[in-house]
Parts: sequence; C-alpha cells; structure tokens
Amino acid sequence: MISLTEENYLKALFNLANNAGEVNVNELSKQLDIKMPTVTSMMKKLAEKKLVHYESYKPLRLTEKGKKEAALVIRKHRLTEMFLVDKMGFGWEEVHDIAEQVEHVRSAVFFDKLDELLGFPKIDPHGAPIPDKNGKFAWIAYDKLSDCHAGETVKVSAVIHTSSEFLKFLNNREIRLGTKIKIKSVESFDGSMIVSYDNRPADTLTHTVCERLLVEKTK
Amino acid sequence: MISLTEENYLKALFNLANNAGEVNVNELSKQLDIKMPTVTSMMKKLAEKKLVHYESYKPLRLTEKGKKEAALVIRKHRLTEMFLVDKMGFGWEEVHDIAEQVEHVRSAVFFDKLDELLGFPKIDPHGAPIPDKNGKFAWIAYDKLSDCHAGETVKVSAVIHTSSEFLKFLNNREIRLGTKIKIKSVESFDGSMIVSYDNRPADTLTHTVCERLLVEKTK
DNA sequence: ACATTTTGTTAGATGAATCTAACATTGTAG
DNA sequence: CTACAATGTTAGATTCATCTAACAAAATGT
Repeated sequence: MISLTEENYLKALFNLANNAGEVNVNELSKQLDIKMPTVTSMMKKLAEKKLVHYESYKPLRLTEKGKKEAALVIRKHRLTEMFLVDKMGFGWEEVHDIAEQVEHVRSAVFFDKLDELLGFPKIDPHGAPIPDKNGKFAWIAYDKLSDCHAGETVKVSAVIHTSSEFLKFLNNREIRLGTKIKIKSVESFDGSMIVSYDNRPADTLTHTVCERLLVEKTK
Repeated sequence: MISLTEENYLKALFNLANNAGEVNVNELSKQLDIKMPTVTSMMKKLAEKKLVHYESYKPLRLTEKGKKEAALVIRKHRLTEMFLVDKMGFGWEEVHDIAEQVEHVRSAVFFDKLDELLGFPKIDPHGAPIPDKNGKFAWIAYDKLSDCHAGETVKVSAVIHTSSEFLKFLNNREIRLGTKIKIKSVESFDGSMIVSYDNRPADTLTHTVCERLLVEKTK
C-alpha cells in the first residue's frame, strides 16, 4: 500500500525527472517544500519498497515499478482535472489544487467512471497526456513555441507550468488549446515573439511565455 | 484547522448521538474501529478545541461548535453522494465508501459547485437531509414503517442504515425512494409485514427491514 | 589546488494517531 | 450488598512524517 505522502513524492519525482530520469534531493525538497533530511529518509523508505533507486550522494531515479505507480497517480490527477473542466464547468486555471486533493481518493470504480463519462480522454485540459490503466503514456512530440521561427503558423497543443497565474494570463490573452498562432517576428536579443491569432491585434509574447507553450506546426 | 481524523470522530459522534445528544466512549470506539484509550485521548484533544464536552466517565457530547463542524462534514458527504448518483450514474448502494473519501477534500469552491450543479438539493440519495452552509439541518419528521399499521398506504421517503448489503436487498425488491407501499397485514409475534407495491405480488418484509424504512403516510 | 558554497546525510527530537497492559470506576445480577 | 462484568482511564510504546543541528561529500571559482 502506498500512502498519500508517498504518492506525492512519486508524482514529484516523475514530474521533475530530466531526460536521464534523474532528480536531485535538493530539487525534490524544494518542489515539495519539505526539508532535505526528510526527503533522504523517505527515499530510503521508497527504496525499501522498490519504488526508487537510491545510493548516497547519487541522483534519485524511479524504478519501473515506481514509474508505474507515479503514472497511476498522475492518471487520477489528470482524469480529475478533465472532469472538473468538461463536466463541472471549472476553468483550466482552477482545477490543479482541487485535483491535488481528489487524486488521493482510493476507489478504482470512481476513476473508471470518470474515465468512461469523459469518453476515455487521451489528454487533460492543459494538453498533457493521461496515462492508461497500466501507467503507459501516449507521448506526443510537440515543439516549444520558443523553438519556432518567424513566418510559421502553429497550433497551441499544451501548456507547461500549469500555475493558476500563468493560465489566467493566457485567459486574458484569449489563448487556449487549439489557438492558431502566426509568428510575425522574433526578437533575437530576448527571444520574445510578435504574434497574431484570432483576428486580434498583433501582440508580444515574452520568451518565458513562449517556452511554456507547446505547439504543433500547421502546414 | 480540523484534521481528517478529527473530522471522522466528529461525524461519528454526530451520527451516534441519542435524543440527549450523548455518546459512550465504547460505542464510538466500536463505530470507528479504534481502541477505547485512543478514543479517550482524542476526546481530550477535541475538548481542548472546544468541539466536545468531556468529563471523565461521563457520556460524550458535541459542543455547538462541534455540531456545526460535524454538520459541515456531513454536508460534504451527502452532497458528494448526491452527485455520484444523480450526475455520475452510480447506484445508491455504491456511493457511501466513495463519499467517505471525497468528503475530506478541502475546497469550498468544489462543494459549492457540486451544490449548484445539483440545484441545491435538500436530501441525499438515501433521503437524509443535507445541512446548509451554516450546518443547519432541515429535519423532516418521518415515521418508521415498523410503526405503521395494516391498511395504511405509505411512501418510502428515506432509509436508515445505508449499508451496501441492505441497499442491494432493496434493489432486489425494487424498493426505492418514492415507492408507495400498501400494508396488507402485520404479524404481531415478530413485527413482519405483508405488503404490496408497484403491482408486484404481495411480499413479506421483516421487522428489521421495516425499522430501517422511513415513510410518509399518504391520504 | 585549495577554500568556499552547495548539496546531501546522520543523529536525535517532536507531534499526531495509534496500540497494549494495567488499573479504576460504574453498572448489574444474584 | 457484594462480586463480577462492562466500561473508561492512565501509562508507556510504536509508527509515520516531519523538523533542527551538526557533519560529510561534491561542485565551483579564483
């Protein structure tokens, strides 16, 4: 049995993992707002349970079992977010905190029902993939808007950093999943972009914003 | 701040209270499946927080503050049950265990939204009243079916003991809220009733069943 | 390359919620 | 009315998740 606390550590480990699947104790400590010694001792416990590979002074890595369990928590989180937006009428900027709570509900039938009512969605309201019941992700290779070039037209497909502040900013600019953005020009010195979309006047998006928007190129 | 554990003690105290509002340590211990010494120490803690009146060897009583907090937990529980049945398609026998988990979600907007989507319901799927946001109950005075007499026709308005087994039994007999039951006769030696409803063949309901059905007399 | 900063670990304490064993009070049945 | 049963409390231990203080290792910068 995996406790609520352990679920939170697994989810954070999964979300923080770099290309090599590695996470530092310090990063994890900051992410969870829990002191490093506590993190170290929890990592030893999760290593006992075969959920994490742990060696002193080495970066942390989830085991295959750990990745699966993390994916199942993320599945519960994202199904909840999708339900809150699609079926309950919440805005995409409101659902993260509620889903953080609901994701710990222990009832397979409950999440199966959410899944069914939603028509077995593959992505959540922020464009992130929803793992299947075996913890498998259907990864889609999007580009960051910041890696695109002037003249291209792209479709917003997902947002990274789903903080309420950032999402409210996007609401104000009327940018949502599916919005088609035409890149007019890119400032080389700060990476900001002048863009237009939806018949709105041309607008500037800072590099920070462009890095957080994942897009698909349209032909 | 009231912890999840404390919420469970308050809810149990509220549900077990007799006419005088009193509960014994032993009953509470059995209800929660927690040993008596643990209950005693939690009662001292809740007394510190002014949620319970506690004196050694005396029955337990919720304070007004304790009653209100208990009612707010019960509100979250019953709104959740209503949503699970009305909006998600669960059977009334499935929702108790799920609601036990969801009731601990800390998000006022979430429960306000449930309330709104349900059209501010006054009763839950088992006919129990849903307290308002101030913890006030709109009590309705129903009769137990077991207190009714031969010849009367009554409408099922609520069920006590919402265990899944009992509710499945009612499902099998096609008894639900609103079912109109005609009492053909009552066996004086064991209190069982011969009844008919919905054009079904006459059927016997044991005293145990009749005690758990709350009804309104129809003219 | 060595001194300093950053990162990570060990040791020991704390608070919440639980337990068992032993003792105390209350209720009840001859 | 007394003895036994039922109920309730005290004392002390345990587990989980957290902390602080002190120490150790690794990374970094001049």
